[in-house]
Parts: sequence; structure tokens; C-alpha cells
Amino acid sequence: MQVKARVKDKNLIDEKRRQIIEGAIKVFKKKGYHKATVREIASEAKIGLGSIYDYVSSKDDILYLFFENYVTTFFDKVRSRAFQIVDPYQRLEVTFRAFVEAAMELEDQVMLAYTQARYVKKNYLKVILRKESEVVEHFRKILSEVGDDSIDPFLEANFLVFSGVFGVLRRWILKPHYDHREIIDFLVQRQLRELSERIKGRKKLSVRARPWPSGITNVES
Amino acid sequence: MQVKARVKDKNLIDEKRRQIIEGAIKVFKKKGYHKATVREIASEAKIGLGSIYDYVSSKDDILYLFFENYVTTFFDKVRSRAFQIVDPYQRLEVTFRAFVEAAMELEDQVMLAYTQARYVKKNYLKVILRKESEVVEHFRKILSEVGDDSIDPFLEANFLVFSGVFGVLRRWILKPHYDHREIIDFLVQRQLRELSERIKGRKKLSVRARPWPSGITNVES
Amino acid sequence: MQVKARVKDKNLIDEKRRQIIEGAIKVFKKKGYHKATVREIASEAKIGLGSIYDYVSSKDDILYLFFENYVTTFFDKVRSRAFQIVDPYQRLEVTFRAFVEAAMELEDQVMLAYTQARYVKKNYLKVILRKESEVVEHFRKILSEVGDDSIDPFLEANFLVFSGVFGVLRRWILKPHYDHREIIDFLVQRQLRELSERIKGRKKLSVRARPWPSGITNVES
Amino acid sequence: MQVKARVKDKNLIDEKRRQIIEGAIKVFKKKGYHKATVREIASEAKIGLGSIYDYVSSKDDILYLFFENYVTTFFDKVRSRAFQIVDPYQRLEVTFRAFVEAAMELEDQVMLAYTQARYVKKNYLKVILRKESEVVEHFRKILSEVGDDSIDPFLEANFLVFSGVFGVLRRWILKPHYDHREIIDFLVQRQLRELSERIKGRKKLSVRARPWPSGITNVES
DNA sequence: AATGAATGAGCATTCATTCAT
DNA sequence: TATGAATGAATGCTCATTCAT
Repeated sequence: MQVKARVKDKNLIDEKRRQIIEGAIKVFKKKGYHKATVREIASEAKIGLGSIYDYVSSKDDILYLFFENYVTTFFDKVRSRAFQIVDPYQRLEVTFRAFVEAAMELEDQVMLAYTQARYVKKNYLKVILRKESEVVEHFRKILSEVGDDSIDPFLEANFLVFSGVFGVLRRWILKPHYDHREIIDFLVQRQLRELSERIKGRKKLSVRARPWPSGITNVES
Repeated sequence: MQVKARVKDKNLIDEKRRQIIEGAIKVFKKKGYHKATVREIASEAKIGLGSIYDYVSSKDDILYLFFENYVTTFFDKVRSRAFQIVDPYQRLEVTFRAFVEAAMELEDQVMLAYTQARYVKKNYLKVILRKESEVVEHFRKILSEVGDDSIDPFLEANFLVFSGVFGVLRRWILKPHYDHREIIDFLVQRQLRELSERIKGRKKLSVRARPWPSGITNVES
Repeated sequence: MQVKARVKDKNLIDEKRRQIIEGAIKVFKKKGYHKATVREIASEAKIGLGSIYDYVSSKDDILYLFFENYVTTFFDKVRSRAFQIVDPYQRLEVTFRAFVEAAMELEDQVMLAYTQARYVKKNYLKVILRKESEVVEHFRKILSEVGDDSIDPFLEANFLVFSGVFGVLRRWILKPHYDHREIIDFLVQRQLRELSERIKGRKKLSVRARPWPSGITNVES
Repeated sequence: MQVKARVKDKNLIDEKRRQIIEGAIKVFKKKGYHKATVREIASEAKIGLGSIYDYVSSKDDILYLFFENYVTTFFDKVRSRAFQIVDPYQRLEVTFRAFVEAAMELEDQVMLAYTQARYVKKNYLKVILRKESEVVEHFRKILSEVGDDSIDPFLEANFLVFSGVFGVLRRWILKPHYDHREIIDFLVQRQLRELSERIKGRKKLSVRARPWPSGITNVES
């Protein structure tokens, strides 16, 4: 726990901070971190202006709280689906799909994460980027297990993670034409098809919605 | 000319605005749009604080001026290389490479464009996004000429444009490990290899392409 | 009892108020009245923040409580030594020495008294100044008993009382060079030597004493 | 020049700072440093709230500006009278009288100096105390020249400087009974009479208004 | 045209005090 | 009686914009 609170009761802290984060997301989404006022966040969080400072010691902390919550939530969603899958190919696809789905589900937060990161205080940023790096590492490991030595797993993992937010960062141009599912499917195919082919060598893949050799049950549906 | 100036001399306007834009980029890069002060921009631009308002009528205008300049410069760089190339596939590759190179060259501006767009006033944003859409359209056309009906050229064009800034938006994690050239080569190969293979006719895929920009059939359903 | 308490038990009130005063002195000493927070006082007093308001009805009251306690304590120390001494000159010296010693002993409180008096609410201030005047009156009486009509006993008494805190108010410059004892001895000698000589009758001076507190003849005019 | 200003014109700075100091004294006098608001100071100084920050970079600076101005003004007044006087005894009396007169003339500022010094930022305080020490040093030198080896010139100098503000720090009790002149005369006599006697050995002094051997012309009258 | 001094609206933060438990 | 969570008024400071020169 890096952020200091005046109040001691852990449960109360968690509860109020959740309110604050939720209020903050609403306001950040509308105007970004800088134009967001603590007053407005407090009001959205249904908390007194002064009370915010019982759970947080500065506006900066609110941004950090948002990021910490976002990164953790996101990562949990990514990991939750594939933990019991043994086959590396399957794990890769399930995980990547989970990633893209998480990105679309948390689209406002993803957008904020990409646009507001620069405003996080240095110390806090390190913590966040370390956590974000863990997601990359997660993909890198899976890619390494897949064992294609024609690729650079770290670079590839980064590219997967980046491409996973395509639908969010370009939503201003994609939204009018495509829905979440279409974008998710496009990304999964586009990013994994060729990879899988090379990895699997001669093996032919169906490039339909679930192009991976064995059927994968979408945990969410 | 959307931005109003108090001064009449067109050449003077252009010259001073260039100074202002350059000053603004320096400051925006350091602190982002909101924390940038007009004072500091003026000082970097080597112009009097009051004089800025002879060429621009608000801080918002400065942001717009930056964006307009950025989008135009960027697009020019992208188009400049391939205009005499006839072969569609070659044009695609040359253009995409030009795009990625431009992104890396203008990395600070690209970063700003992705993180500060939300602060551009509605009216101005429309203009900028229209110009940005022209870049996508540029790729869409080339992709259409390539004539692979297994892809959705609009979606693919968007993805190319997005993936082109991979090296910039992820530089915090890539910089320690890769230089510009490595990232450029990775992207060109990664994004075009499979496409080129299919284009070259060695493969036919069953994914249905869709005429842009009309309704899309969700591949999964 | 001017300060109101919500609690009824007199003994409890006294006990808790003592805690509050002690806590307050610690905090006032560190940061002065205004920068002292009730929170910090409560914490130093080992009392709940809310509970303070059971024994005091405002922060102002705390300052008053401090002053009342200070003035009383101080006066008691001054009077305690000389009450059985008959010879006026001896009483003067013993009392003055007691005063200076008390000042040095309570130096932090003396300092606070001189610097924070302006923040005491009007009504309270009157009470405090009346008590403080009693100390002056104490000296005035002794001086009158000494019976030197060449001095103005009231003015002289005031000057004694003032000079008695020399070591405290100037401690920033004296501390590195002198210890308490040296300052006490200096003051007692410096302030009483000449007086004692005149008192002992070896000198008669022509400066006219004036009956206190009526009109004063300006010696110069 | 330690305090930073945004504005460059030295004359303007001096002029505005004078306004600010004067406004500040009015407000400090009324409520002390902490309860004084920059808003109120600005209003008293007949300057815009924001403009204050063109000449000063924080409220702390205003306090420092006050102190610097006060110490300098005070010292100048003390030194101005006696610079052409050669005889050490004469210089001592003239200087001490000048000191007391300055203290009474600047009584509000003296009061502020004694009560608000603790609120000056550490760095600034050093500067102020150094200047204040110069006044003590000034007296110490004169006392050394007088050449009485029965006194400690530094301690005596300090006591003179301290006693010089008697009329100010005790004005709440003295004001109803004595005017400035009476207090000044009392101090000059009280503090210098015995000293002069010891210093001069056997020489008898008239203890009238101008007890010093040779007549001294009060520069002011 | 060019300048920078002047301004006050707007915001983050603090803290005395209240009140439900 | 005792507690500390909750509150919002109050305040230092910033900065876009104006305007006199």
C-alpha cells in the first residue's frame, strides 16, 4: 500500500477508494486528468470534498489509484481464462483473446491509461509500468513455450499487447463501422494466423472464427 | 484558414506561427498541453507573450496549429516516397515503411497526437480527424488495388496505420532493447509478409472481405 | 470558569484539560498557535480528536487555557520564594531572581506568551492581561516598600518584569554564548545593583518619582 | 536580491514591493502573518491579487520583504545620528536614544518583528538575524570603545538592544500611563546612568534629562 | 506590430468543527 | 463519555487573456 490514508479502517479505505476511483474514471473520461477537478470527482464519488483527502493525499494519488486498479483488473482478466490450458498454442489464443476482450470491455480505462500515463508521478509510474511489463512478460513466456525461434518473443509479445488495444485507440474511426466482436475476431485472426502457421509448419489452419486447431470455449459466452 | 489572426500580413503569420508551433512542441513534449503555459511557449518561440495573441486567439488554437502541422507533415512524408511506384504491392510496402519511418522520426509529435487529441476543441478535432482519415484512405486504396478479397481493406488499412506507431507508443519498454531500424524492419515484415504471400497468390483464405464501409458480417456468428 | 465543557465531572475536566494544555504546549512550541492543528494537539494530548470538544469549545479556548495556566504557574513561582522575607530589598532581589529563574525554566511558554498573545480572543486577553498585571503590581508593591522616591515604582516594576525575559526573547543570540545561570546572574546584578546602592542610601538622585499611576512629569520638558 | 520577481524593471519592482510591504504591515498588524490573506494584502496594497506574484513568489516572501525592510530601516535610523560623534560616551547615548526612538516610531513593525519572526522561512531568518546581529555588534563596539572592563560588552549590548523595545513590547500596559517621550527618557536614564557612572568612575553626572557630561543636541527636536 | 505588466477566475488542499455510533 | 469519519469554507497560488504603451 503506497498511497497514504488518514483513516485506519482497511475495509473503509477500500470501499471509499473504490468510490473515488469510479468517480474519477467518470470525470477523467469526460475531461482528462488535468481538467478534472477534485471537487467534481468528489461529487461523482458521492463523498465530501474534504473526505477525499482522508483516503488519498493528493490529486496525483487519485490518478495512481486509477492506474493501479486498472492494471490489476486488466491483468487479472487476461490471466483468468487460460490458467488451466496446457497447450501453448491454445493458451496463446485464449490469452490474447482475453486481452482484446478486456481491452474492449475496459475501453474507457484503456484510453485513459494510454493518454494520461504521462501525468502519473515518476515514482508511481515506475510501479505501474512494472505491472504493465508483467503482462508483456506473460505473453513472452507463452510465446517462448510455443518455441518458434524465428521470432523475437519479447518484441512479438509487445506487439501483441499493443495491437490488443487497436480497437480502443482507434475507436473514433472504427466505432461507426465495426462492433466489439468484429474487432476482436479481426485481431485474433490477424495477429495469430500467420504466427500459428509458421509455428505449426505445414499444419493447415481453419481461419474461421476459431482458427486454432482444437475448439476453444469462450469462457465469457 | 480557420485560426484567426489580428495581424494581416500572410507571410508574417506563417513565419510566426511556425515559431509558435515549434515552441509549443518543445513545451508540450515536456509537460503536455495542459501543463504547458502560454508564457513558456512564447519564450521558447522567441516571441513576446502578448504577441502570441496576434497570431492565435487562444491556447486552444496553438494546439490545433500543432495538430494541423503534424498531420500535414506526416501525410506528406507518407505520400512522398511511393507516388511514382506502379506495382501495388511495392507501393504498399514503400508506403508503409515510409509511414513507420515518419512515425519514428516524428516520435514526439506522434506521442503528443495520441495523448493530447482529447484536448482539441470539438470543431478543430473534426478537421484533424478528417485529415487523419485521409491517411487511412490512402492505405485502403493501395490495399484495394492489391486486390486481395480475403481482407477488409478499410480495417486492414486502419490496423496498418495503428501498428505503424507501435514503436512510438511503446517506446518506454522498447527503447532499452531496440533501435529505430530494428523496430521498422520488424513492423514491415510482421505486417506485410503474410499479406504479401497471400497477395502473391500462393494462398487463398476463406475469410470474407467486405466492401468498405458498408455493413460487416460478423465472422463468428 | 470561563471555558465551557460538555462534560460535567470537574475532576475529569481538570485532568483532561491538563493533558490538552501539555499537548498544546508541545505543538505550539513547534509551530505556533496558527499552524498547530487541533488534530495534532489531540494526538499529543493522547485524547481523541472529538473528545477535545468535550472539554473546550474551540481552538481559541485551548490557547486561553494555555495562557491561564502559564500566567498562574509563573506567578506562583514568583511569589513562592519571598513570602516570608521581611526586608524589602531582600524580597525584591529574591523575587526578581525567582522571576528570572521562572522565565528561564518556562522559556518555551514565555516565548509563546510573548509571541502568541495577539491571537487570544479579546475577552480572554483581558483576563490574562489582568493576571499579568498582578505580577507587575507585585513588584510595584515591593518597590514601593523599598521606599526610594527617586524612581517611578510602576514603571520600574514593568521594566523589571520585562527585563526578566531577556534571556528568553533573545535566546537565539544568547544561547551559543551563555547558559541560564550566567544570564540570571547578569540580570539580577544589572537590574538591582544600582537600585540597591541608591536604596541603601549612599546616593540621592534628583529624578522625581511620581505617584503611580497618576500623571507623569516628563523629565525632559 | 534574494526574492525573485517575474518582472524585470528594477524601479517598478521597488515601487510595487514598497506598496506590498505597506499593505502587508497594515494587515499583519491587524491579524498577524498567518491570518493575513494574500488577498487582503493585495487589496491594501492596491494591487491585483495575481500581480503580487509578479513581485514576490510566495506569501513567505512578503514576510521576508517586511523583515528585510524593517531591519534595514531600523538600523539606518540607529546609525544615522551618531556617525559624526567621536566621544564614545556621547555616541553610546545618542545611539541608544536613537534606537529607542526608532523602536517607538516603528512600534508596529517592532511588535511584528518580535512576534512573527518564527514564521520566517529558515533561509530568510538567517539573513534577518545576521542583520539584527549587526545592530548588537554596533553597540558592542561602542561599549568596547568606552573601555569599561567590568562589563561584558556583548551581553550588555544585547541587553541594551532588548531593553530598547521595552516601550513597544509592554505598550499594552504602558500606553495608558506614559507617552513615548517618557518611556524614551526613562530607558536612556535607566540603562545608561549607572553604566556611565561606573565607566566615568568618580565623575558626578547630572541625572537630568541629558545626564551626559556634555550637552547633546537631540537631532530630532 | 510588439511587448509584458496587470488581472481575477479557478483549483488543490487544509483544518476547525460536527455528529453518528 | 469517547471517538474519529465527514464536511465545506477558506486560502495560497497559477495562468490565460487583456490592454496600455
